[in-house]
Amino acid sequence: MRVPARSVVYREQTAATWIFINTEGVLKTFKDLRSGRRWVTAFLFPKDVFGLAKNGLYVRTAQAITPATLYRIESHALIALLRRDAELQFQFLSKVTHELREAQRQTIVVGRRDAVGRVAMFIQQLECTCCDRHNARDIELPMSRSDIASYLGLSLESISRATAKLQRRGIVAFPNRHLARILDRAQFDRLSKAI
Amino acid sequence: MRVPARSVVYREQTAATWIFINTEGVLKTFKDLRSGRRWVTAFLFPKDVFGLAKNGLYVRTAQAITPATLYRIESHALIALLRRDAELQFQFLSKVTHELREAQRQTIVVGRRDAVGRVAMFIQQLECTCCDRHNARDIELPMSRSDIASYLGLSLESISRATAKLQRRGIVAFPNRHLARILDRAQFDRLSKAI
DNA sequence: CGTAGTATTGAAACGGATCAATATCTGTGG
DNA sequence: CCACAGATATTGATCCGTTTCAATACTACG
Repeated sequence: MRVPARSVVYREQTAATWIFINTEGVLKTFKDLRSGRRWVTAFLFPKDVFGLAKNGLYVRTAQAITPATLYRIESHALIALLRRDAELQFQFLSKVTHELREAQRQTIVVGRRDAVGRVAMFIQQLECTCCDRHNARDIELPMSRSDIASYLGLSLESISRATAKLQRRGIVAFPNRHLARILDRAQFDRLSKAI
Repeated sequence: MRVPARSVVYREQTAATWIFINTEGVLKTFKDLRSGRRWVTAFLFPKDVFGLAKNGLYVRTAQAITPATLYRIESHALIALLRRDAELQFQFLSKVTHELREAQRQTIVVGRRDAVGRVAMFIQQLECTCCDRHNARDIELPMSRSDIASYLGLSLESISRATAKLQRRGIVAFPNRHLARILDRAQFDRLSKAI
């Protein structure tokens, strides 16, 4: 499946027919809260599995941020397959376990009170995720500031102020809105690791 | 395995020899942060599995809050078993998927800014967990206020003020430090669900 | 019954949210 | 290719709630 940027792959509370794996591009999953806010729960990079259902319904909405390429398989088919093939299932289990760690990490990030720290951890997370180009020092931020804000549980303005502060202190440079470059690794690590 | 209250089941960064399942009692898992704070990541109730490793090491410390009874199995043995028995593995996968949902819920809870809302969601979570005695209206809070605070990412004082506020408003009564009783279900639900 | 850990309450300060104004970017059509 | 409009982002001022520090009260265990 090739999907253009901004297209909605599935919507929350609809029948969870398919399970997806991302092979190219970046997507996000989010929930619309009754307060009108939008809660971004995850960014999906290549190799990420998504579309796990709860009671046969999708829990979140999935939307492409950049053009993306996905594989999809029917949930029933996958489950039948997993039940038959223990080795395949084990790979899948590893995947879910990894997701669990990510979710727990996310809890830690959101639990931090200071905005600069959260943004630093977020940038570090992206750096790890896209580690293929780790030597190229520029980290891509395909998502909007607003997406980052609702992912980190902060206001859009706080993100802006945090990035400005990182830049002013000479820790991270933002050549443009979708790029970050770590200038002072020592200070950066202190921020992103000192929980 | 029977363990008395306060005993440490395993310590973070030690070799993850065993995987555990709780059958009776309540435990907590936590990380000691370099800031000196203690981050409580989970409370473990009967049927909860814990001790999943990362790179062969435990990620957190597990400690009993009340006297507890556990089963344990060697990680290698379990993995070998799962690789052979797809059906058993599937049950395990379901368990981990459930844990994943819990972790995601926890992110939502911690992401809320208001203390009263977080405490309400926490109490609701406990109510669901111990749903066997749902008709008995008293909810047990075996953990200390301090544990709740570091689980919810709040200060001990904020927990105290939040419970006081819930009590003053007639929404929840706290007959003693380890019990809660929901008095006004409508208001309570509005607090705990209005994300 | 006393002591140490645990919990509550009060006052002041800090930091993020919000509201508001302005700036910058992106994509579209002229 | 440029200009324009709408979306996106930055910056400033003020407000509100949590944190922190400090003092006091409670509880559990020896």
